[in-house]
Parts: sequence; structure tokens; C-alpha cells
Amino acid sequence: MFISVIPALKMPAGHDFFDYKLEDGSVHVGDLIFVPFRNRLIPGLVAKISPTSDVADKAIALPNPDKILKLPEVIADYCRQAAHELFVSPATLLHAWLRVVPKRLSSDEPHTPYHLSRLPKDAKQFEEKFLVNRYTGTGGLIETVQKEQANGRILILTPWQSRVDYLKNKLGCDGFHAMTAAGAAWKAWTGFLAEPHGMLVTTRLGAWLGICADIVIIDEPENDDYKQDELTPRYDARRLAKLAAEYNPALRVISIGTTPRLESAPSQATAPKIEVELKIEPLAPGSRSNVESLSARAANLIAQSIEDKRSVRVLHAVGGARGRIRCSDCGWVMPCPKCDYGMSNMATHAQCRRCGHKEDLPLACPTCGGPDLAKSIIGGDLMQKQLSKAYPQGDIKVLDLSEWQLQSLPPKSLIIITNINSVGGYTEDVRRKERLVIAFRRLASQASLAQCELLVQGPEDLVNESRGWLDDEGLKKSWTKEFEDRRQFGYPPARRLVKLIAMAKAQETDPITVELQEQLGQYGWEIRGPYAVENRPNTREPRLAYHLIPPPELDFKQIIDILTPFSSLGILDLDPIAFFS
DNA sequence: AGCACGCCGACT
DNA sequence: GTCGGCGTGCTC
Repeated sequence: MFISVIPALKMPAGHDFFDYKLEDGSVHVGDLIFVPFRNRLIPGLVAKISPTSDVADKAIALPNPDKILKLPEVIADYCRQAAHELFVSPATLLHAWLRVVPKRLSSDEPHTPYHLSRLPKDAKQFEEKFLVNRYTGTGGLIETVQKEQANGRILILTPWQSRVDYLKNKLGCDGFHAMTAAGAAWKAWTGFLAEPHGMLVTTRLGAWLGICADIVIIDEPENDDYKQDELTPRYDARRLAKLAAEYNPALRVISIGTTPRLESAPSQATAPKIEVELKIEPLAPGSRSNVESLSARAANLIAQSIEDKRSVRVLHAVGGARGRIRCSDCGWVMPCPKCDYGMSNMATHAQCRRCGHKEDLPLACPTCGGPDLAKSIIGGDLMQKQLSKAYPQGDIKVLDLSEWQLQSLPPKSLIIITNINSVGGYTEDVRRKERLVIAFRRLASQASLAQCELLVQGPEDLVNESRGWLDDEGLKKSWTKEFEDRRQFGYPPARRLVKLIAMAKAQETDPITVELQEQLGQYGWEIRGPYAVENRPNTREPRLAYHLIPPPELDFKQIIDILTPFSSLGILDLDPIAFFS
């Protein structure tokens, strides 16, 4: 007997199985076992059992292999298909999923996780809900979990680590994310598999476990953070859940969002109206208060709230003391010596927001000798100081975007967004509006649930438009306009755009462009680029990004098959989140 | 001979 | 992607 194994290690695309000769003992497809590879034992997934092997001469003989876990048989095909779509080897994907397998395993006899073989009566495989109160509301996540608990094993996916911790507590179950220690994470997900009615909360990291579940619940599916866009493999947890449902027809996927996504087909979904006391304040030079970045109106509302003994929360995306270290005389900006990005003034030191590098604060401008290096937007720490001084008796907190995720809003407080432009986080221009609308609706929902008053400052056109985003009609209008813009410039979701990232320096006649033009251009593909990837730490190799736009008649499968031979050129991404980096 | 380094190809 | 083998060239 020969067994074909997917080893859990990084390996270039093109490699599929490694065969071993089974001398005695029994294994099944889906078993996770230890196999000898080079000079070590590594975990591997049994993907095929066959009496013959094409590489019988190379196959190492295995006497009774050590079993780690038993997983459902279908996981082998699921892993191979997902790897195929991602242009990586199944081995690389399995390695990314399993991460660290403990050296010492518990002595329990492993058993295959049981799951349903068909959909429960009257259940739909895909359900989509849109709610302002996604967690504790009627039909919300917590109610859904309680209702479905009897129906099998439930995997809950959420975009952020802080949400994992929040939902774990709310639901009283286990969970893990990238910051969970390896042993604890292993225990969490293997424990989930051991229990037929298990519950687990995780981020995109654990999305593959959906293939072992009966129900996957996706929290805030409109959030881009479901997509790993920095490392390989660049998988999208939402796609993995959908693929798992194709391989396990009994798997149900329930999505609970607040804002329908900008999609390639006009969405039929209705966005729930967010009822919130919204005040908008266009940023104008004349309306400053004595606190930088806050308008006179904001200051008035703060004073009023303090008087009424209400809390105040200010969302300000810039951290530290100053966003940049900029000379007020000549405009010099302190660059990071490592990656050239502008450094931020963190009060005690200068720090690069991109690569984290720290430096001493300069005393004067190295170009002109000017002493004032504070000509830049105020940071949250300095704003907090100014506010605490102005309103010493009030409960005022200035929070940046990441702190905001960890805080719950005091009921009936005053919420101030210093600049609506910053709530979507850092994004390339193409997707700025989309991210902004989704983030704004999320913030407005939070404010609505805590019955807060919301003051939004920002550029006049944006703050004026923002009120419309709160209801379905205004949102559809914005999405229609946004979709039309994307169509005009040939960006997703209006057109499919495949990103290729290659390790190469820009040069006059680029060999990759020549190859792509020759091989794809003549079949109706449009090739754009290369674009030099900016802001790379100078210790890293330079990279080039290309856009490959397939002719519209090709479907997803055909595109993958055509592009597979090009995967050796670099990283291919069928569904990129960022286009130029 | 002993060692560092870099290139190349195989890994079952 | 990673590791080991092997050739090269430097030093003792």
C-alpha cells in the first residue's frame, strides 16, 4: 500500500503529494500523521491511498505511522482546491493552516470529527442578514448561536482579534487568533473538533476549520480584514467558508453584516437604517477652537456634555504628539532612515508608523536650522493633554482607530470624529470611499446602540454625503456611483483584476511585461504596469506590481487554469485588496 | 586540511 | 521554500 501525503511545510507551487510505503498499521484519508521528510519528522495529511505509486522507488517505508489527528476525508480535496485557487502548493497552505503542531501530543486516541451529512430540513445553505445591532440584537450573532447550538458544531469568524476576545466572553466558548500562544491555539481548535456541538471563535486564521463544522457564522462580512493581503498564501476567510460549503453540502454559512458590500451584481440586500443623532461640521478655517483639530462647535458640544455629566469620546486617527516632524520654516519632514516613510512625533521619541523604527527627536531642522518642527497635525496624546487641561473634571478620552475597537462607548455620550476621512484606515485611493462608508456605518451603529450624539468633522462634500449613508436609499446611491467609477477605470468589482507581484527592479524593457504581453496580451488580456511597490523597507528586495485584466468572457475557473503556469513569476492574487502594494 | 560562502537541485 | 551537497577559494 502507498499513501500520498501533503506535508505541512512551505514548498513552491507545482508540488502536490509525497508518497510513502505503508508497511503495517492502518491510516485513512484525512488523517494527520507524522512522516519522515529530509532528516526530520513533520506533520502531513493523508490525501490518497493506493496500491501503486509513480515514485515507488523513492517512497520511504513507514511502519505504523504516529497519528496526530483524524480530520474529515473531504479536507484533502478542499486543501488542494484552495491551494490551486491561491497558486500555492497544498503543502504551503496546510502549513499556514496548521501553524505549530506541538511536539508532545495528548495521549487520547484521535477520532474523526463527526459532522452532519445533509442540510437540516428547511435550512438554507447560505443566509445573509444585515443588522445595526449585529451581536445582541434580535436575530443577531448571539441569538443565532443559541438557536443553532443544537444543530451541530459552530465556527464563528470575526475580522479582528479584539472581537474574538469579546465574543469568546459573550458566548462562553474558546477561541484563538494570531496572538494566541501556539499550545493554547492548538488546544482550542482540537477541542472544538472533539465536541460534536463545539463552538469556536476565530479570525481568518482559523477559517479553514469551517470544513469540519456544521455551521459557519461570519461576523461583519463586509470587512476587508478577512483577507490576508500581506503574506503568502493570501487567502480570504470568506472565500474559504464558501469553498467549504461546496465541498460539504451540509455546511451552512450564515453572514451577519451591517452594510451590504459593493458587489459586481447590484445587491438586492437592504441596508438597515441607522438611527443616530448625527451632527455634521464641515472643516473650515474660521471655526477653530482652542484645541487643535476641533471646531468651535465641537468645543461647545464638549462643554455642554461635561456640564450634563456625559462622557466624551474623540476618535482621532493620529497617534503620539504630532503626525509628522515637519519644519515650519522650510517644510522639511523627518524621514525614517530605514524605510523613508515620514516619522511621527511620539512625544519622547520619533517613531516610524510603517516599520516601527525609533529615533531621537531632532532639536532643530537639519536643512535650515529652524527650531519649530511642530508644523503637522496634532496627535491623540497631545490632544488628550489639551482637552484634559481645558476640561479637567470631564470624562474625555481621545482614542485612535485600534483603541476604538477595544472600548465600549459609555451610554448617551458625545462622540466626535475629528476627520471623517480617516475612519476607513489606511487604503489606496481606489478603495478609500468604500472603506470609509463601511467604517462610518459601523461607527454610527455603535453610537446608535449606545444612544450617543455623534459629531462628524471633515471635508464639506464628505460630511454632507455621510448622512445619506445611514439609510438604504443613500447607500445604494453611493454604491451605484462608486461602481460606475470602478467600471470606468477598470477596477474590481466592476472588472476582475489579477495582481501579480514580482521580485524585480524596474528597468527599461521589462522581461516580465514582454512575457505577459506575448502570452496573454494576444488572447485579449490587458496588462498594466509594472508599478514599483512603494515604501518597502530598504532591507527588502524591490518589488513590482502588474495588473492582469482578463477578457470578460472568461470565468473564474478558466482564469485560474490560464494563470497557473505564470505562478512562478511571483505572487498571483485573483482578488486583491490593495492594487499597488 | 579546515572552513566560509554561494550555487544548484531535490525533497516522497 | 528550504536544506544539504558540492565546488571554490581563502587561511592556517
